[in-house]
Amino acid sequence: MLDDRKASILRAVVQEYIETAQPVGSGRIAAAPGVDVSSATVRNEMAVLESEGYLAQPHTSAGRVPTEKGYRYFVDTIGSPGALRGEHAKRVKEFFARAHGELEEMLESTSRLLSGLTAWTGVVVPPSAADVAIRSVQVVGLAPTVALVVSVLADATVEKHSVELPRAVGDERVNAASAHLAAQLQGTMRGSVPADVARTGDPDTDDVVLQVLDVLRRTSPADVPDEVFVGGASRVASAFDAVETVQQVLSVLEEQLVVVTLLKDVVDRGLQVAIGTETGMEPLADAALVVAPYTVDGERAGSIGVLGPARMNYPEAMAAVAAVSRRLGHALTEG
Amino acid sequence: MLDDRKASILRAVVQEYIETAQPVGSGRIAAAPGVDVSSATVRNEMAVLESEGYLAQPHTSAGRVPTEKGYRYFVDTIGSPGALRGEHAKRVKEFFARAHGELEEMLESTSRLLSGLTAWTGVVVPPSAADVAIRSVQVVGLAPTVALVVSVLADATVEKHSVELPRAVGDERVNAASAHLAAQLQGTMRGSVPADVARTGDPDTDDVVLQVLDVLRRTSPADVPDEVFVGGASRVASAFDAVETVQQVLSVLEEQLVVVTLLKDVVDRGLQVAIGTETGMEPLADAALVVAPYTVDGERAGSIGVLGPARMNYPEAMAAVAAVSRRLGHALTEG
DNA sequence: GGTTAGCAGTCGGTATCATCGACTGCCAGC
DNA sequence: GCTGGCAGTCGATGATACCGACTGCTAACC
Repeated sequence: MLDDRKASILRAVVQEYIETAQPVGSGRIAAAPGVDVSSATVRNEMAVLESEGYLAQPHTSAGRVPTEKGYRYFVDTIGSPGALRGEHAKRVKEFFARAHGELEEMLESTSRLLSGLTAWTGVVVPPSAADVAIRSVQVVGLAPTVALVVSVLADATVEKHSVELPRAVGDERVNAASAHLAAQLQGTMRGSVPADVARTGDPDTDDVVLQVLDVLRRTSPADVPDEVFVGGASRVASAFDAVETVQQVLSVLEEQLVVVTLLKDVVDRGLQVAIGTETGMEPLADAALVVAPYTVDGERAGSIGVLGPARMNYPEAMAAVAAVSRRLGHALTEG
Repeated sequence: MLDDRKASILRAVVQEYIETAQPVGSGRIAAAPGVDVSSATVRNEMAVLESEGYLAQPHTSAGRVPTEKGYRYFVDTIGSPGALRGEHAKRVKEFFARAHGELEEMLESTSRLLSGLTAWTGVVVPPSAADVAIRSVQVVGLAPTVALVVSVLADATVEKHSVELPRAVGDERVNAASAHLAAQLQGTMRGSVPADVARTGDPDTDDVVLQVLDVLRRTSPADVPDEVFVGGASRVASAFDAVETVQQVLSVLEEQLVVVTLLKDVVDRGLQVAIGTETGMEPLADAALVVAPYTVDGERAGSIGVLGPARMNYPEAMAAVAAVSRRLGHALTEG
């Protein structure tokens, strides 16, 4: 563990570096509030902090820069989560007061809100539909051997899947299957669609029914939704100096599935913040991710996050993510 | 008009610059195939081309760079659309041979295909649903005063809108309204939903019916869909040198509506290519857009495009966009 | 013993300067 | 009208020196 003085020096270095993005020297730290020793003492302490891996020196005659371990210590010793700044709190409040309409739209703008609050990129993973009740199922014929099964779930989401029919069965059979399925599946949990239901008696109709059940079961455990809303991706351009880093981070953001599993992994590990290699993704070595799950009706539904450079303002980002996740949960619970 | 020699010199400059991204000098052009004069003559011609605005000089002792006008001339004088390179043609062919499943998924991967073919960013605007027949309408109650109207259109797309009900009318009324609407609207064009239909006789049910019709009419002329698929946005990072340009272009791509209207505008002006300020968007001053509409069942449905730097390989990009738009139209017509 | 002032030393950043090389424009000769 | 050749321009590159912001270390101080 670090003694008080080392800790406050380390904290001062991190804060200063986050602000200026420049290596910080002992003089600057000695002048910082909360550090009441001379620059010489600071130098001695910084040398120790470096040897212990909290700080690094780009070159001999430069100031110090926090390492991943340094950021980690900083984040771990942020006492209270910290409240959102007044102006930001107001924006969040107003956003959710005004929030309405389609789920997707709302999540999309939530990702923009996160981006706006932090100056980095906002990410929103939609509620997982793992155990939501089915409100309605409908099968619509589109072509002789193609139909579309549309299911409405209790959380107001709509799923659709196309189904290849074994042969041209005719509209009336499709409609019969649709009505039958609607009756049989209403109220069923999406994650527990049965492999078989009561037969209608007509073999052709039953064929359609079975085909649809098969599709629903195969696509069922949507515990990892493949969709994710990314807001403010353009901020990545100003987050990193190296063009290749920008490109790599953008590439990561383009892979929906990767982003979803990334957030899920981090949340599952119980982290609020993943710094650099902690993300487990090589292209994010210079980045950091602040995440929070949100709950709907008391259950973990999805997660949100902010992706920025490792030198991001953690207290602010964590406050923003916490506030938005709480409010988002509420908004979705009511609706 | 430019005489033959000036034209071939200009073309050589553009081609060379596209390849190297470096100002090109007279010596290089004199060595180019198709130009059989000395560098001195080339110099004289280039001076004229510059005074006429086709070329520009970054500084006195540098080579020439094409201006917007220069690129425009180059594009306008590309004779044949040019066939896709063998390897690329194969990729396109295989992609559409394998294409299947949901429309959205397919359009999404089409945008990636475009990006892969050109090394820049691919954009796909989905088919406009302006005059597509309604295959099915269903109203599902979600909460006492909230329902979701889900309509399946003939092009396999699904629309959903939430509806505020005037008061809690009960599930049976909602279901009655749903059945009634399904019967009344099936086969109607999405763009011509009537303001009123035959009444059911039950006032509460009729209220729901009218409310739904209202929502469908208000959201109806979806001739400008607000969704667009962007593939390979990370390529923007390597397309421009200036970080601010990268950021600005990414910002444009984040605004779905802006991108849709941009493509639409360009196509409506009858252009295949919009260079720099021709796009009408200030942040795209250094960019160029290659577009093509695609047709489904013989009618203009949507458009696709490639967004890259002004110094992009136009013949290749135009060939790619043309091939993909044709194939995409076919794929959507069959399905 | 811990702290501090002071000092020597390191090293990147910036400015200066000369050189180099890739251009151009122009002119005289073919 | 084309071309070879030449003088001139100017950015890019590299050497050099200098400055300034650091550091680590040591000796003195409390």
